[in-house]
Order: sequence, then C-alpha cells, then structure tokens
Amino acid sequence: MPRAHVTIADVARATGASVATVSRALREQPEVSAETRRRIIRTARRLGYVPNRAARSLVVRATQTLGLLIPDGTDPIHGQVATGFEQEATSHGYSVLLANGFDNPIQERSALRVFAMHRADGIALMGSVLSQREARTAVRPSPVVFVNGEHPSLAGYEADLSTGCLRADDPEGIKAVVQHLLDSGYRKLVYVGGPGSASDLTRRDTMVRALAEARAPRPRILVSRSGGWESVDTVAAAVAQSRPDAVVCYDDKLALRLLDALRVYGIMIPRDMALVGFDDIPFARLANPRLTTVAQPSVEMGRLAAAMLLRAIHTGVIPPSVRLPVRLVIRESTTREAAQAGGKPGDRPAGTLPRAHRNHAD
Amino acid sequence: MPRAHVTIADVARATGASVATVSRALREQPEVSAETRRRIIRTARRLGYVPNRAARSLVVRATQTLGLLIPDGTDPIHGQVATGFEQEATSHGYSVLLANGFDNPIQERSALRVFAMHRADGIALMGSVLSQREARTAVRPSPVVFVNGEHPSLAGYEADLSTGCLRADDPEGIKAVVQHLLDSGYRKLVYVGGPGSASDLTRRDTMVRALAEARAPRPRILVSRSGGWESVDTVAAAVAQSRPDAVVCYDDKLALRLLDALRVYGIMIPRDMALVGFDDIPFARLANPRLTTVAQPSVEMGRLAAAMLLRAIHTGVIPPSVRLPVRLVIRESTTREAAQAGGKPGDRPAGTLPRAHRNHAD
DNA sequence: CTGAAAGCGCTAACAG
DNA sequence: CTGTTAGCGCTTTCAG
Repeated sequence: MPRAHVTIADVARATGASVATVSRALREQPEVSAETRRRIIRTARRLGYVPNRAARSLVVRATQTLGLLIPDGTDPIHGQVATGFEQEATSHGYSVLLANGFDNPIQERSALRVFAMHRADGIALMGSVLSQREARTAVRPSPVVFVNGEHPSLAGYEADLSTGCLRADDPEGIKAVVQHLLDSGYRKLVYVGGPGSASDLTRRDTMVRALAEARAPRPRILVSRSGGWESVDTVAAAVAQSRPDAVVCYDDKLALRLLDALRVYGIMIPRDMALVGFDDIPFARLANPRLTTVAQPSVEMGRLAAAMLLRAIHTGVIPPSVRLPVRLVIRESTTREAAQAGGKPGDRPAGTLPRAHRNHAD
Repeated sequence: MPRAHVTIADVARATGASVATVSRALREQPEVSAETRRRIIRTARRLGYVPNRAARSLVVRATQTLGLLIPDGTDPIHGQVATGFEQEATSHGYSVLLANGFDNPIQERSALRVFAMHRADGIALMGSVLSQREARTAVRPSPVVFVNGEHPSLAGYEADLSTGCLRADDPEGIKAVVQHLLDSGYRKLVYVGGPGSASDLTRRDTMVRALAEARAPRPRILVSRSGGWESVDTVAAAVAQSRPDAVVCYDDKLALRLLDALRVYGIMIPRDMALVGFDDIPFARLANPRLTTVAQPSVEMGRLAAAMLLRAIHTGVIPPSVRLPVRLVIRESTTREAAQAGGKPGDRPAGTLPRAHRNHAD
C-alpha cells in the first residue's frame, strides 16, 4: 500500500490511459468504452484510489456538503432534527457539516463563516438567533433555510411569510392545548416560560390570547429563566402556593423538571393539577404520569429542511416557507381519571395494552 | 456585491499587491509589513473575501475537518458525545462532518468512504460495529479513534488494549451496581438485555460473574431485542410473574420503558422491586421514581475523542487507549425507604399513583 | 472514444 | 519585505 494518497494520475499511469479517461470512467460517463472503463475501475480499486473531493469541488464549484447549525446537540429535539437532516442529505449524496451555536450569536456567526469557507452548497439554521439578512449575507450565495428561527424579528410570527422558513405551527398547538384544558374543566391556568426566545413568547402570547377569546381568566405567567434547577424550584413553590388548575410549560423538558420539583410539595399530577409540555420528546410518554404535550415532527422537519435545501440547490430558487402542523397528544397528565386507573395507557399500540390489562385483571 | 466568490486574486488586484503577499497577509504571517497587511485585510473585508478551504486543503494536504460517526443522533447519549466532540473540534479550528450509522455496517462503510473522500484529518467512530482493521484501512492514513466500539471482537473486552480506543468502564459500573444491590438486601436479580451488542453482552456477563463471585444466586436473563414496545411488554410480563428483587437493564432507555410497562401490572418501583439503568441520560433523574444508574461522562467522552484525534494529527501517533471511569448514581429506584420516608425531595417516588398503589397493595 | 492542456483558488519555495 | 512560479488533484473544453 502506498503511503500517500493514490491520485487519478496514478491510476492513469497504471492503466496506460490518460487522466481524462480515468476521470470519465470513474464517474460512469458514457463516452468511455465499456472495456476501458472496467479496466480502469478495477485498477482504481486495486490501487485503493479514493477521489479527493476538495480537488473536485474546486473545479465543479460544488462541495456536495450541507451545513447544519443547531442550538445544542444535547437536546433531544435538536438531535432529532439533525438526524432527519443527515439522513435526507446522505441519501442524496451530500455530507453534513455540523455546528452547535448554543444560542450564542458569536458562535453562530463563526459557524456560518466556517460553512462559507467550506463552500457548503446549502445551509440550515435551526433555532438561530440571527436575522435572516445577516445569515444570508454571511454565506452568500448558498441558499439558507431557517428552522424555527428565534431571531426577535420573528417573535411577531407573521414576519416569516418570506421564503425558506420552516417552522412548527406553535400557535395552533397552544390553541389546541387551551381548548383541551378548558374542555376538561380547567380554568385557572399558568404558563411557565423558559428562555424568553421568540417561540417562548409566541406560545405565551398565543395562550393569553386564546384564553381571552374564550372569555376565560387570564393566565398567570411564571418564568424559569435559566432553565436551571433552582429556578424550577422557585416556580414550583409559586405553583404550590397558588394552586392553579393546570400548568402549561414552554417545553417538555421544563414540564418534566417541574413535575419532579412539584413532588416535593406533595403535589400530584393530575390529581391536584394538570400539566402540559411542548415538543413530545421521547421521554414525555414515559414520564409518570405520562405527559400531555404538543408533538412536533422533528425528524421530519430536519428531513424537510434538507430537502428544501437540495431543491434550492438544483432549481436556484429557495422554496417558499412552510408551517408544519403539530398534534396535541393527550396523556395522563391532563386526565383526572388516569390517577385512579393506575396507569391507564395514553397512546400505546392498540394490540399490546388491552392484553396486559386483561392479564392483570384476571 | 460580486455574484461569484471573491478570490485572493481579486484582493491582490484591488490592493496592487501580489497573490502571495495577500495570502501571507491574510494568514497573519510575520514577513509582511504591518502597513500592507492592514491594507490587504481591509480590502479583503470590503470585498467580502472568504477563503476557500478546498483550495487550501489541496495544497496543504489537511482539511481542518474531523469525521464523526455515531449510531443515531436521536439517542440522547450519542447527541451528548457528538456535542462534546464538536465543541472540542471547533475550539481548535476544526469542523466536523457528522454521519449516522444506525448500527448498520453498510451505512457505516459508506460514511467512512465519505470521510475518506473529504480527506478528514481524523475520524471518530462511536459504537461502530466495524472492526478496527476495516475502519482504519478505509480511511488510511487518517487516524481513527473508537468510542465504545461494538464490534464483536471487542466483546471479550480485553481485546482493545490496542491504541486509539476510548470507552467507559462498563464492568466497573456493573460491579458497583451488583455490590449496591446486594448490600441493599436484594438477592433475586434479573438482567434485561437490549441489542445484543458487545456492551450489552459485557454488562450481562460482568453481572453474572460478579454475582457468582459474591456467591449470590445466578441472575435471570431476559431480552428486549428490538427495543420496541411490544418486547418491553413481554419482559414486563415475565418480570411481573417472576417478581425478582431487582432488575438491571441494559440502559436507561430500556429501564424507563420497563418502568412504564410495569405500571400496567401494578408493580411499583422501588416498593415491589428495585430497578437500575445505565448511562444516566438526563431524564433518569427526572423519572418517577428517579432512576438509579451508572453515569458515563458522555460529553467529556466526545471531547476526549476529539482531543485524542487532534493529538494524533499533530504528533502522528495515535494515543493509547483510555478507559473512562463511571460512577454509580444511587437514586430512588433502588431505595426502599424512599417509598415510606417523608420530608426531603424524593420522598414520594410512586407519588402520582397513590390510589393505584392502594388498589393493588390492599 | 481518447488525450493534451488549461485552469479551479490557494500555498510554498525561490528569487529578487 | 514582496513577487513569480509551480503545482495540489481533478474536470472540462477542444482536438485528434
């Protein structure tokens, strides 16, 4: 085995063909005789030839690479988006450059610069705090797609009629939550905010508005800013004292933390109050009680972001913005009867549970 | 703004300097007068110049890129490793190419090929099912680091005395679990296996051996192969029937699913039996009851993998293998008193199902 | 069908 | 200190 990398010239030399022919043969171009092609491909393999993408990119002016910026790969939702994105990209022969922005504009900017230096053919920004204008200029002329952008300019939520934006329909989700809670007889509601980001504010405001429209009491707003444990405890204390009928949290993570914190106060969900999250992270359905939440199609979202980018790359025009439907998933945490049923299944596969039930009942 | 990308030649033309000088100035090389440098940097910025890494890579024979293969970004642990890896890489000026292998050798191979084509300066393989030999040849001569490799050749666990392997000390973790369970008076134990991977088998075998050494009864082995819901129910049914003192699961995800499934049978943890997981995913501490588990330093692991790669790139020699210490985290799920005690947080492990509790206990 | 030659954008000698 | 000149490995006219 040669120490350095085998080049197309090595293969040419070994086969007696020219580099041009080798290049053509290796790319399955038609204008090469089947005979020579086979010979070339065989020796290429024998020599352990691996194409050098940098060299190719240089001339074809395309890198077969997509850049993906996520806030924090540690978060289950971001991991899911990233995975969907990677799958779609990979299945179309693109590789993905991943960067974490940690909600920090500085880090996001430098990630964009890296993508630009790599000449990524397309860039997806998830939960980015940057403005569209800034991001687009930073990586111009590569197309950019925004997934659940968090830049303040998006807080109004009407701002992204523009192109290349992908987001879950949070307002519809919250409205469904409110509807469900009111229908279930809960009146005194609380919203627990998180990071104060655009989506946080949107969810909060939508809830306030939905309640106003339903002529229900205005919800109390609490905030767990840092997302840290202490502040969750503070919120828990406030909740324990005011005893609302139901608590809607910014997201599942916060809801689950709060659920845990409330145990200290002897508050039990849903016996004492209802609890709702947002996102439907995998663990929401495993919590005890199982958590009612709004499901976002995260993996699908990542996949779609990549697909939009791919389309933009091919057509040269960035696809129109998309608002993805969300789905209210009702589970035990907002079902009073569940407390008595002892683990009444929320959303399990139909076949498995009834049997288990019967076994147990017998 | 120019349509195409600005090149170093454009900057040279605009400043009246030569491309060589521009190149040097832009890379902060010393042999350029401060004056010219400043002028060059200014015009470069004005023109919107962004270096082309492909071109640079071609000549310096280095891409400032690391490849990372993970099994599935959807899994919290993998997301954490990836994040640590990305942070370390980024902070040293490297970008990361991410790929998911989904425990599929075919996909892993093609990911390796992509890394090779990109000439990634280093490659980290997490939970890969490929052999070291195959992986190393595939991306030669770039250094490769294995994180918790799952190739059968590693099942014996002594096989990777070799270089460039990074893994959590699962055996120590399981031994600590066994010790803790025995100390707590649990005798009749069960191990619930998962994917049948190298780490699964290692954990299982270590448990069997540790119990034998302690002259405790041999554990019963159950398996939830697919990881799907149905098979968890099967396991739950078996557990419900045999009523062991404690159940040790392959990982937290499985443990949490089992915890959920056991509720159907009216089995409450830790009142009726103890439950232990592995990994300490973020939600282990939020479960109800909070889950006793073995904590792996996942983020740190990712960081370390990148660091090893960086070192290998600089020194030309792959660092020795590392076995990272794990830590037993004792929580409610193995603490009988937790069910009865009162006062401090965590005193109501089965808190939200009090009626159910009585229903079944009475 | 195949080959020769001209770059893609950048760096690295090597001269000035 | 600065400029000239070869390439890095590959694709792509343009001729044969």
